[in-house]
Amino acid sequence: MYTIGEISALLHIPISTLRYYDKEGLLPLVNRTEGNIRLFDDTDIECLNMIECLKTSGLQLKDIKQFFQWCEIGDETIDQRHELFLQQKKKTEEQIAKLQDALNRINYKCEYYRIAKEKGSTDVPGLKEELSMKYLIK
Amino acid sequence: MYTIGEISALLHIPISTLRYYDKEGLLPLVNRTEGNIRLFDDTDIECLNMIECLKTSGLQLKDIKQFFQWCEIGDETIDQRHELFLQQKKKTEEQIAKLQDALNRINYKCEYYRIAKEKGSTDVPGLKEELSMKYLIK
DNA sequence: ATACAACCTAAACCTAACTCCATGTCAATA
DNA sequence: TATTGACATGGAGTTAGGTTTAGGTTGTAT
Repeated sequence: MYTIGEISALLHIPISTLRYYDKEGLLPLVNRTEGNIRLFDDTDIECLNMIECLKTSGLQLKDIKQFFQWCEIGDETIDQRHELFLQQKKKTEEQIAKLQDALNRINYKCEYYRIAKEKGSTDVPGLKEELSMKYLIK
Repeated sequence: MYTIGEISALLHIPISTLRYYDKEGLLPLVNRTEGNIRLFDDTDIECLNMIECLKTSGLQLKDIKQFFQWCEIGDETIDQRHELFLQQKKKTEEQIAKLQDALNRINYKCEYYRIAKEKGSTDVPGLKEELSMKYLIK
């Protein structure tokens, strides 16, 4: 069992964020001591890991909450949950592809500026033509 | 030459966003007609593509603006621009790795719910158990 | 017993990136 | 000439996801 401060240090999530998640209903099963202090256990940690995963994949907090509610309802929501993850799979793959595209452009820019640095100028024949922004972005 | 509406349709960027970018100084070289109507050309389109790329890689608009200002200053800012792209390269690679991690978990869940659907049940006692990775990874 | 650090809540505040609104101008068509 | 639709502006409003503040409570080390 962990206090909120221990969880914060362990998962590198600000205390204020943990309390915010709780308030928003994303941690519906966090226990409390008799003195009203939150006590997190290992399943709460897994819950937070899942929040992190779904947040990374682009899901909003309200939709993560919805997913947790489906879990609580039980087997009659299996279809919705399956559909949700299929959707997130697609969205995440698209997001990775988009980032890979951006990375390719950025890698080109790294090389461009490496050469520009050597020459002391961006005015390098051959590269300039290839540049997206001929006049402004050198 | 294109009007703001044509650019909006072409690049799938809302008109309000284009005007917002202009107001924020991200499109410093957009020409106007005598009647004050914006006229975009091909270099403005490239400029917007670069904004999209850098936004995807996680750069904020104010830093994109900074980059454009460095471009306008000239060769004395080559180092800053080089450093910026090296940094974005690192950030983007990290972001891709993080998304790939999330995708792996999501793929597990897809499989988990595919099987649950077949059986008609998730076969786990409660929410916390369902969320826990120990039930996810056999 | 008394510090004092860590916990609690409600509510105000914050930031980025838009988005909408009211009001007015421009340009092509009937 | 009059209508109409796309354009313009400044400024207010929105949304998501927190963060901070004020004021109070709990738990532990001396």
